[in-house]
Amino acid sequence: MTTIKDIAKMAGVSISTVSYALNNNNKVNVKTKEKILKAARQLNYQKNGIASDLKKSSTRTIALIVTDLAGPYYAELVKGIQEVTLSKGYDLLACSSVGGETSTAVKFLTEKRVDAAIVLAHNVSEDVIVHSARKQFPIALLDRTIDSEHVVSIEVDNEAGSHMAAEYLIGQGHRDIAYISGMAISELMYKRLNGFEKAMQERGLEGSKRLLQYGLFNRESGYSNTKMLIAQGNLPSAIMYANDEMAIGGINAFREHGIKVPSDVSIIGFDDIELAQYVRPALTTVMQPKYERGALAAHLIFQMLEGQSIEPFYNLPTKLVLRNSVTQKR
Amino acid sequence: MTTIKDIAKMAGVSISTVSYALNNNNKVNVKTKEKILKAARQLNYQKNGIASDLKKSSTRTIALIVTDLAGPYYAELVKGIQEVTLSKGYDLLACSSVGGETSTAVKFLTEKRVDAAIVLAHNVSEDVIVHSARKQFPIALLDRTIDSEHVVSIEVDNEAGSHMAAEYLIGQGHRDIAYISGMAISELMYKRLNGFEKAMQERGLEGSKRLLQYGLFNRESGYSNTKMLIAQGNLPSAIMYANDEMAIGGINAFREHGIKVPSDVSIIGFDDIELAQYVRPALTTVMQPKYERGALAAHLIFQMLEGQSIEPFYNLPTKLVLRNSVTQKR
DNA sequence: CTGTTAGCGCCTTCAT
DNA sequence: ATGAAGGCGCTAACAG
Repeated sequence: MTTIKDIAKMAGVSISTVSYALNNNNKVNVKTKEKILKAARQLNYQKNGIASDLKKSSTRTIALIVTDLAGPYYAELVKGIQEVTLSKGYDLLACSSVGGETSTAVKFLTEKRVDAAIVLAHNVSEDVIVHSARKQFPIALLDRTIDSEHVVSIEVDNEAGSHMAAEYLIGQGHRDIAYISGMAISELMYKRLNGFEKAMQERGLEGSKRLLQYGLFNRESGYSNTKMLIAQGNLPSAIMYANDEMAIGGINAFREHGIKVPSDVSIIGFDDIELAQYVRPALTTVMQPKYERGALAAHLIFQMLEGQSIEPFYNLPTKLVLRNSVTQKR
Repeated sequence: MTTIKDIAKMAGVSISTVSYALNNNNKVNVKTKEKILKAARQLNYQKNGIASDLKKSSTRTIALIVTDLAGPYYAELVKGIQEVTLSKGYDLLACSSVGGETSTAVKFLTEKRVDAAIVLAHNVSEDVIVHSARKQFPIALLDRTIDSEHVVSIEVDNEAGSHMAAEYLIGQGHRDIAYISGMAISELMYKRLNGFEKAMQERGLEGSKRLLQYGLFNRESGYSNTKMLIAQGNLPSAIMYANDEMAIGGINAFREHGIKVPSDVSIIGFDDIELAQYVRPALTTVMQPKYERGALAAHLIFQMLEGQSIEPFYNLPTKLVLRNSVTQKR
């Protein structure tokens, strides 16, 4: 790890000047500062937040303590992570990336406050990840794939899952199928769309597919996209949603309009979140192995920490979960 | 804050010996060690984990980075906390207390790794909390009440909420009412039970009440408790559950037995978790102001951090949310 | 078995 | 505007 000492040496100034420059103290001469910042960049300097905290006797962080990090949402996933982390005698901390580049998450990635990270937050830039990962700081990615040293990606086969779902719909006699998604900012959502498109193409159904892609991947967005579809009249016979949350929003929209799922429209989701089995009709969806994914991520982190070389890329299979939101097209 | 230096002085040994003793190095003479541990206890010593991490260049902790800490479960609550924390320029970290006294949570409470804590984990002992709270380390409690310096409790009026629910059931004509709960380990659950009992008493219905209290407060336990009730034959006309999770478990149990809710039994929950509106029948329940509670907790933390003196005890009101799991008793 | 000592990396007062 | 130097609190050789 490079420290301010290294920077000082490289820039030919004293440690304290470096500290001042890095902390935006305006006492420092502009030219000197530039020189220092350049050196810092070249050496890929990352502040040691622990040392800084120690010196300042303050962390400026609040702990939220809960019985179990594994609340329903990421529930299974976090459970997998938590169990192996605990068994290795490590602590597990959750922090969020709201706030973007100034978020707690980025701080933790870049300031050596932890020994490794598992990332499931698409709003953390690839740049930060690539620059943070080191031998002593491996990173496991659960929301994208990056080919870089000391980074593993544990993906789910989104494309195949989506393809399978589309195949299923087609097999049930559906031809006019809509795909409702948010704006495909994330790789994973892009792959889901791809799987769908491929399946349609293979069956020569390209012309009959319809796409709706606006906004986010949440329930609200699923709801409003579906409303738009309804407003256009001429409903498709089936709809694939980019994820369960959106599909549930869609179900709500249909209910409001007195449109029956699945007798009027069939619906299929993706993820198999907990709610999926509780909504009415229970949601047919593509399940991903959540617990296994979490546990695998944690295991890989430890293998990397121990210096073992590992496969940098994993792709876990999905499974179709048949419930009541899809019916055969007569 | 007391440091190993203070202990060394008090015990009349060198700091390294203190360090050895505290870290269970068996090199240290038993008598010396005892002396040191006693001094540590007297001075209420708490290790500075940051210093230790700095020295060891290792934190033994993994960060789990998520887009937003506010997943559904604590969703609203965490959202409230997150927003005010962020606006103050502080970081927010979630850690769990699985592992009891050796958990990450306790470590964070006792090792000055953070500047304050918000606790929502009944398995963290009162002792730890009382000993950790200081002027420079205030603690907000969301799951219990402790009367101690630098500790605030932000409660919800569980007793009144429960009382209101029972009143409502009675008002709907129910007389034979069962209360299903886990083992009342936590204060809050005890209060809920109390509210129910009081309402029954006031209406002279004490004799007709039935209690079932085993196990935990989760869905599984609600399910099995309900099964037991069913097995006994002679169903009550209404059931109050200690929380929504248990009530949902109950609904599942009834469905399996072909018992109709609410026409055969009325059911009421507590909390108004997200799922409550999605289960069928939608769950009538007692809502607590989650977001407000979170935001208030965070605000109070900052006021304490700024040295303001505050009311040490808050009690937020609940509200009955009428849905479809309760019907009038003919 | 216990003490002395040299840092971990950074910040900050004081002097220049 | 820059540098020297003294810690923050703890650990871990090393020496005794």
